[in-house]
Amino acid sequence: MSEQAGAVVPQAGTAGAAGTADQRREQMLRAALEVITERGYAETRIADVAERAGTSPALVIYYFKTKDQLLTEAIRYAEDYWYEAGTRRMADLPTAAARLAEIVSMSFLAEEPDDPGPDWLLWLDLWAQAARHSEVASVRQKFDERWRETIHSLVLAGQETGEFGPVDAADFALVMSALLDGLAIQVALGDPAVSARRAFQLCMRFAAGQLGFSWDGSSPAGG
Amino acid sequence: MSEQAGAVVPQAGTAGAAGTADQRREQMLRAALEVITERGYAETRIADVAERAGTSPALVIYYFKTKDQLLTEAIRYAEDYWYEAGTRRMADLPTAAARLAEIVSMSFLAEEPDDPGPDWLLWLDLWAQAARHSEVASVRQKFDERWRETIHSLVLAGQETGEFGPVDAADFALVMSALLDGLAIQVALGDPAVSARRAFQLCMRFAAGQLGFSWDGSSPAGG
Amino acid sequence: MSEQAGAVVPQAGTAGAAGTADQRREQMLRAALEVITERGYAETRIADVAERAGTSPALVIYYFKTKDQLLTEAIRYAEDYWYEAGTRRMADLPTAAARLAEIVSMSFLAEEPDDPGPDWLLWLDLWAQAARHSEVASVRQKFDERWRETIHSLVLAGQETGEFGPVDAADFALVMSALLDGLAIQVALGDPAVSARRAFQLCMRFAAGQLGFSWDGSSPAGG
Amino acid sequence: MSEQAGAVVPQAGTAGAAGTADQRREQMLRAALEVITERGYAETRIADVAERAGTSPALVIYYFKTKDQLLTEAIRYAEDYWYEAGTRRMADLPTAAARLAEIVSMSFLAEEPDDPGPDWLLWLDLWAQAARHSEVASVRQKFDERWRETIHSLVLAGQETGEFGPVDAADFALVMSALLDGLAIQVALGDPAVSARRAFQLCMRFAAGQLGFSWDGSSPAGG
DNA sequence: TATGAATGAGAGTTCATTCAT
DNA sequence: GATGAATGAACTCTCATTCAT
Repeated sequence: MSEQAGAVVPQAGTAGAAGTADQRREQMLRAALEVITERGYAETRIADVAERAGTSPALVIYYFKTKDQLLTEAIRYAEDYWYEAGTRRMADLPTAAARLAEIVSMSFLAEEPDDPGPDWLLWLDLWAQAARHSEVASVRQKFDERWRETIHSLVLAGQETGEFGPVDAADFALVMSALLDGLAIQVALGDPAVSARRAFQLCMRFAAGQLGFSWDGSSPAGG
Repeated sequence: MSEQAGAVVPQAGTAGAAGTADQRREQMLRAALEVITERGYAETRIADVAERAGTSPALVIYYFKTKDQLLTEAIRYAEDYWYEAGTRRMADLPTAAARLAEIVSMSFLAEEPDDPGPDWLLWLDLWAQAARHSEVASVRQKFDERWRETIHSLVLAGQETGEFGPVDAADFALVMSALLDGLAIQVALGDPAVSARRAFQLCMRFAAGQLGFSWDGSSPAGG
Repeated sequence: MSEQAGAVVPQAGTAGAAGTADQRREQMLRAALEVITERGYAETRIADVAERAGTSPALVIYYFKTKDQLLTEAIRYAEDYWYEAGTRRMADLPTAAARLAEIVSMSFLAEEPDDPGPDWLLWLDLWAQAARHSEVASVRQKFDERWRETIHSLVLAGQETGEFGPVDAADFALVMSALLDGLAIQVALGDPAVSARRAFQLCMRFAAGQLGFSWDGSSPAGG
Repeated sequence: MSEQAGAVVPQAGTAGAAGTADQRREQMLRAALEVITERGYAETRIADVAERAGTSPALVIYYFKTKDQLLTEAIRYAEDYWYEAGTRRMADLPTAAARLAEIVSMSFLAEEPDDPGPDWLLWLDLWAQAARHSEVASVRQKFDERWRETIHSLVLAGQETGEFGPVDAADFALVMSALLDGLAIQVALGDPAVSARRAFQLCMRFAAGQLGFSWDGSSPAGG
């Protein structure tokens, strides 16, 4: 995570000469995520993934048995990756407000100048697929639950320390995550009305208002 | 609109024996929307649309020249339809708060028992497509602008009459529409944590809090 | 013929508002020839011909019943046209040698600066079609007979007047027309080794040598 | 060449159970040539070629990526094959006149009774295609250059030994090859006025006259 | 484990032709 | 006579998947 902030998709090309079977699998999953992000879920061909991973289509099938399984596993992989990155980044932050800011920041902002930022495009595809693909749907739902739960307990923690005021933590988690998603759509699609920075600030202002903490408008990376 | 509340997709099968060329076109567009909603944008085959519209694939091409054009036009059609439905439904409502409630209601609630409610699934697909399909992207963006503008001027009107307090109308419009989108995702994907009713109420509570109007928790259809 | 020398394809666009059925037919035939020349026989679509003739595909079929008939008639039309042009141009020339030079000239040279010259491309297509299309084959063969016969009697006439020496007129006609065809292929395909002028001169030199007349190297248009 | 005289198209069906990928390719090229010769270039379907080669259309595409490439390569293959056959057959002949007779013979005559003779039909199609298909055009032109060059140097050689008189070798090569083409058209299309034998003799008589060697009227196969 | 070769099941699109008006 | 609408029959090309090696 040091070189690529909150990016959903870890790099694929790095691997080299395969190594263990598990490494091969992961390499293919990363390749799949890259291709999905670039081309879109439905336009992702096994041949593309194979090429990206430096192998043959037949081997991809050999590992994943079917295209559907490849893509579903790739999505699971991305979500685990993202969730883990989130908890890791919040780990050492002292206040609940800082941890919340970190989450919001992760959603919109790149950590370093050349970082492309989180790949919401993958999420857009994921939602569309979840609508008709029950396997994807359940993966997505579990992820969202975990995510809301993270916010939920973060709020409870903040309330215990007195940082946050007495709001319904569950409602807040739901609204907050919806707001993140909704703004992320605009940011991901490059809507000129919604820059990543503005999305970040609107989210934080909303949270500050609801939870009753003061926030100076700065992003965590800055100061 | 009397029989099908805020549904994005009007029925296709109803038409009967074609009639004008324009009617044929519209029939095909409706058929396309139905199929997109059911199968997803990428899985929509010309043959499906043709069958749904009761014609042959060749005729669909005859009218739309290419699959891409068919789907793009279908999306444009749906958005115009939905926007028009929104403005029509707000037309006769006396207060700004009532008009806002109508918009939120349209987004989540079916008006009558057998109404399937708005087809957010179409929107999920649209977002995913907009990411890589510039034509779709521009259609989507224009629609979102119109939509935020609607909310924007609704707020300004409410502020003039004293119904609403002094918030930044543009910021509110942006956050409000993002919230609608974000919650709609959960509702559309059938997340058990977010029923349509709950989404409606969370939205309204948020709006009431921000704009400073009192809201008794009722939906416009009920009372 | 005043403005377009030996061109195989007369213009189509000129006609205007149809007029009699016969005019319509001819207009379509001319349009067909244009399209065949441009696109090639096999790539000629009824729709192209219709558009060129300013009508609808359905009307073309109405007149010719089938695509095949249209194209076959078009070819017959072109050959008649070309044959007629040839005899007309030879009509008033005093000597057999001049008439021969006129024929050769017709095959390669444009008469006026902006004249594209004869459309051998049509002939290339015709040969290819004749190979598998008996109707076309018989049209072609009759044309070639007439053409060789023309040369044949031209030679006999020249021999009677003492202009030409005693060669076998039939053999000469055959070889001469083959030479015209063979060189025309190169000219038509733009082979850099064979300009229209060079083809003309090689032909004339051959004829002069065989028939024993003297020829100063000039083309009939020049002097 | 012992079993199939000057035939442009080598057999396809013979191959058997594929073998190397290269063999497969060649098998397909031969199949393509057969089909082009029978049906014509434009009427050649990938499915026909596949069936002839005993495989599936998909495999043909697998090897040649596109129909166009298949056909273009097939033509290149045929020309190389023919050119090579020509030089091979001339190799051991003692006199320039004999070599010339061999070339002319190759163009018209079958070597053995059941030999179909050279497939000029393929050439007719090739010319028609070359007119609008630049790739084909350049293949054809290079072939023609090689061919004329062959005749050219053959003449020079004959002049050096004193067999041939002092004509312009380049002009002769051009006229001679044009004559071959022109007569071949008639022969290929089965014109009753031009049998293969007559075409052969006319060509040889022309050459003998121009180059000043004596020729007894026999064909090389006969004596 | 790894892959090139092979294929079947479509998909979109074209086009001659028909038909109702 | 003239045409827009309609269609069925192809045709090329794609792609997930299988198989022999």
